Order: sequence, then C-alpha cells, then structure tokens
Amino acid sequence: MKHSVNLGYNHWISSHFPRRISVLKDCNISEINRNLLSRTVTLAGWVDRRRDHGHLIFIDLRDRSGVVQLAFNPEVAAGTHETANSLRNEYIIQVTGVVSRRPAGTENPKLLTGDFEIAVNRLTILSAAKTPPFYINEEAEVDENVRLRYRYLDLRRSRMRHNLMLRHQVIRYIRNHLEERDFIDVETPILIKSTPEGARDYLVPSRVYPGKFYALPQSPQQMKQLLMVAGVERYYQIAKCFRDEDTRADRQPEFTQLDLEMSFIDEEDILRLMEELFTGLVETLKPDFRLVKPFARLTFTEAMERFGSDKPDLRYGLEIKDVSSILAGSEFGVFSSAIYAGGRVRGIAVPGCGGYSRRELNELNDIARSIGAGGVVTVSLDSSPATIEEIEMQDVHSIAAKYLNIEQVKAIAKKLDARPGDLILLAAGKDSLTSAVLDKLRREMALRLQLADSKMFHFCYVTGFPLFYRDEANSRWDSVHHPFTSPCEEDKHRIESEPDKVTSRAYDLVLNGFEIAGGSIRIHEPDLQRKVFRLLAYTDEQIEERFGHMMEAFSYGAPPHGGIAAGIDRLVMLLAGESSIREVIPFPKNQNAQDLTFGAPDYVSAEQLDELHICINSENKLKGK
RNA sequence: GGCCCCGUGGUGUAGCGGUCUAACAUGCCACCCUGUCACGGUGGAGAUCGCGGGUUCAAAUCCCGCCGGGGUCGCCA
Repeated sequence: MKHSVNLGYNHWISSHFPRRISVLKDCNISEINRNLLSRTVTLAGWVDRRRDHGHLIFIDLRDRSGVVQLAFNPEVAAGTHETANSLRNEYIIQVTGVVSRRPAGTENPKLLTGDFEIAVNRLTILSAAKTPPFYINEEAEVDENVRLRYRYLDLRRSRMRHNLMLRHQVIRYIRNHLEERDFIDVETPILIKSTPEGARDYLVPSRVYPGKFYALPQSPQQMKQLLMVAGVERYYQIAKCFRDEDTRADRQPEFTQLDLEMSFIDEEDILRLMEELFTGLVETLKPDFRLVKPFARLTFTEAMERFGSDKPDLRYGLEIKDVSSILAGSEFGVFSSAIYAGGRVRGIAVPGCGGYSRRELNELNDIARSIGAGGVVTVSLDSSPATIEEIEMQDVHSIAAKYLNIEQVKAIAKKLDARPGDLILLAAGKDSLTSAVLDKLRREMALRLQLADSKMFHFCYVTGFPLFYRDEANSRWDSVHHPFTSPCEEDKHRIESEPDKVTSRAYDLVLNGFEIAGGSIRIHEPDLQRKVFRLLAYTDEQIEERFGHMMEAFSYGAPPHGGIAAGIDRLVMLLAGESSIREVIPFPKNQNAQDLTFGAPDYVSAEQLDELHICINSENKLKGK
C-alpha cells in the first residue's frame, strides 16, 4: 500500500461500521446519514468546489455516489486547515472527521447529505490536479471535441455519471429478466469470416495467413442460429457489433446489441417477451415516464400509409391522409401529373401554423427538396372563420389556390382534420416520395411545435414487412431484413413467381421514432433457404462458399427458431433523455469514426505492417515517417 | 460524395464594415473574509477573433478556398 493512512484505522472501523468500502474509505458519501452522527469516518473523493472564508473553509467532497460538505476549522485542527488552503477543484483527497449536524439554519436542502457535514481533523492529498479544461461541476455545454479529447474528465460530470449508471442498470435489468426466463449468456467470437453482403466489414489481417483477413461481426446472426442447431434453445448476449458505415447521431461504427434467439417459438413468443422486458425495464428504472401499454402494433403497409415511415413516432398525431380522389380532376400540374403517372397526393395538417410567413413556408419547401422531392404544396388557412364549414376562398392561401374550389379545400381539410388557422402540407408523386417527404415534414413540425414529450415512451411493433425488394440499380432482388428471414407460410409458393408479394416473418420494435429492435422467425429448412439464396441471385458455388456452413448445419436438423436484436445504445439514449448515443457511450467515435481520446485510428510501424504482409498503397504513410 | 449549421481568452457567449487597443459571465492567480453552499469583496493575468487568400481607405464583421466539429441525404442485409 503506497498511500499512508491513519493509524488505528483497522481497529475502530470494524467495531463501528456495518460495512467497510476499502482500506482508504469507510463508506460512500451518499451513505452519510443520521445513523453516523458523531461517528468518525474516513472518506475519499474529489474536491467538487471550495468556499474559502479565510478562516473557515468549506469543501464539497464528491464521489460516485454524491456530495457532502467538509468543514475545515482552524480551531479544530490548525494544521489540517493550513493544508486545506492549498486544495483546488478536482484534487483527490482523503479526509477523516466527525459526522456532525450542521448548525440550525445552515442546512442545504439541495443536498442529500445537506443536514450534515464532516468536521475534518485529518486531510491527505492523494493526488493534486491541474485545472481542468472545462467545468466538471457545472452543466454548461462544452464543445464536443474538447469533451472527447478529455473524456475521462467529461465522465466525471454528473450528467455522464448518471448516463453511465443508467446504462449499467439497463443491462443488469435485461440480464436478470432473461436469466429468470431460462436464457443463457453465450459469447460468440469477434474474429469471424467476412460475408460481403450488408454493411461494409471491418477487417483484421491475419499474420499467419498472408493475404487473408478476419472480419469483425456486424452482428452474431449466423452464430446464434448455429447455437439453435446446437440445442441451446434460449441464447442471449450483450454483443458488440461493428459496421464500417458513416455515423449518425444514433449510429456508431461499433455499438452494443442485446442479441437473443429462441427455439420452438413463433412471433408472438418474441413479441411478448420483449414487451414484458421493456415494460418492466421502463417502469422500474424510469417510473416517472409515461409508458403506453400495451405496445401499439402496425403493419408495414399501415405505418407507411399513416406515417410515411417504418419507424413512426406515435407520441403525436399529424397523420398522413390520401387526398388524391378530391384532387383527381385538378388542373394544377403538380397534382394532375403526379396522379396521371400513377402517384397520389397525400398530406398532413399542422395545427396553428396557418400564419406561417413566406420565409417559413420556403424553409419547409427546402426541406422537401432536400430529400429529392420537387417541393411541398402549402395551403394556409386563416384563423378567422369559426369552423371549416364557414371557410371561404379568401381565407385560403396557396400557390394552388386558383386551381382549387372551396368545396375541394373543405374536403381536404375535413379529410386531414384541419381547422381554421392550420397549415396543410401536400406532397404529390409516387408513394415512396410522398412518404419520405411527409415523414420528414411530420417530424420537423413536431419538433417545432414541441409535440413529442421526451418522458413519454410510445413503443410500437411493426410487422408484415415484405421479404424482398427490387434493387433497381443492380437489377436484382435483395432481402429487406436478411436472407435467413422466413417468409410467412402462405407466401412460400410465391418466392419464385411473385417475390415482391411475399410477406416476411420479420418484426421491428420502434420507440419514439427510433428503431430499437429488429428480428424475425428464421428459415430452418435447407430447401427453403436454398430457394431464397437462389432468388437473391447467388449461384450454387456462391451459396456453398458463403453459406455452406449454415446449409450443412441445417442438414443435421434445425429446430424452428427466431430471435431479435435490440440496440442498447439507442434505448439508453432515450431513457436518459439524450439526443445522441455518444452521450451514453463512454468512449465514442466522432462523426469521422475517430476516437479522440486515444487518437485512433493511427498509423502503425513498418514492422507491424510487414508482419501482417500489408503494403500501403496510397501516397503516405507509416508511423514515424 | 451532396446539402445545411457552427468555429472570438481555459469554458460559455456578445460584437456582424470604422467607437475593437475586442465586451460580458465564469474559470485561473494574489490578497481580504468564521457558516457558506453557483459564498462574498478588491486587484491581476489571460485572445495572432480556426487557417489562407481576396474586396475595401478600413475586416472578428463582406466574398472565395481550405481545415476542424455537428446535423442530414446517400449508405446502414
């Protein structure tokens, strides 16, 4: 033991305390309470803040659990008071003193320990600290670059401490919940074989086999299916996944999933399991949240029709409606040409935005254009008429106004549940386009009008996804989910004849507009699996090369099985009320996939490259050159 | 790769052609202060206004390019 601690420590500690944290520390700060009054305790932690009154010095001592006030009084311990003079923020200290009740009137109700203070008579500076580059003890926004560069300091701040703790509690809850239901935690390897479909792989060169590479798993998908073949029946894992794609606020190159798989089940088993899990989790860890029960259920078609998205945020309305029939004979080119080409006119009504300025309407139009639409047709309704019935053309403002009659406007307004004073947004074109535009505008307007309550949790299962989609760029069929997803029973015969009509047995769990989990019932018959691979234009050689191990495994008998994977980072983000998963990941990458704390990625030595049989192609760069 | 936003003492902001020799808050340093708790008081140090170029009599401020960061589209089976 390097640090000197007070003598006699071991002697009195055992007789006075129910528990002893460690040799340097008797208890956590949050454990200071009336039961310890008049007792001598030894605490250790960080100087959160100092208030120097010249003679009397107060220090707020912080540890992971909380804060307590230390009082240094020269009349109690002169030498100790002297040392306390030199304390600065973030110094790490150990103190011994008497737990005292504060003088009447000086209690601090904001602190859990605010009725007490430690009358310190011994102080040891365990570690001096430079002044940190940003506040540890305040919540002020700090440039994220700086935060990531000094992440170990950022993590000292209460916001990040709480996020870290919440993440721990979430994972502990999940483990308990699943283990009570007979799931076993099985680890799967990180160094695996690259399978070129899906996202880009992170590759790891082999030293032993020149020119060969491992890949990091994008998910443990194939391995968990093999575990079902192996008879594990109920598997779960808190698994790291790796995808070399561009980051987003809710996407990182490496992320954590709750991965699970079950045998002898169908969709309902999985959906019920996850609903019980997340319901219990939210109610236990965030009892003040408003949880909508039971979880909503939408088909993919319904979600796209009503919300323009397969991950709709159900905390607010602004539902999309089809107004094509009202505008069928319209002379307004935007509408007529879209309908003529087989598209539709769909729209949403935004409450109270009928007074939007030219500039604000232009912003909405720009948003529509930014995702590839020609724009959005805005129809502003004056707020003066009492009801829609009383509205007249002079109350209607739109570039399409002169092509509309009042009956059409009323019909559209009624269809969209619009009232006087509302703003109607109309998009025309094929469904994929109008869905994208109206989804984006719906979310934008909800943001502006603050319609989404961050303490409301509105889960929603989306089911009935198509199994395949047409990849027009490469003129081939591709899996919507992944190639192991089972078609529903009644569509199996359509795989070759009408692949676009095949419904899958996949399901997503959506929370407040974020895809929080996704999974499916898998194919467990080798013949059906082969049929799917062939539709996806794999030759028999490619099937053998890429999926031979799966096909062979299934030939030894595979139980019906299915599973789901849930994004832990996104879940914790929403529970923490954060808007980026970086806030709930201790050491995240930035948007350019760099780790600013460690400076990764970085060049490596010529020797390392040589050993891996790797020769760098582009103009630079070897470490130290 | 496209589009949008941001870049001013350590931190957070203000300033948006001349008054800037750059302001405010906080932090930092020194001194004073015995009941504070975002303690208080006095004084002090601290910024080539991200970088480069241009316009102008004059640029933190306007324009162009670059760099860095964030958001988003593409991408993410």
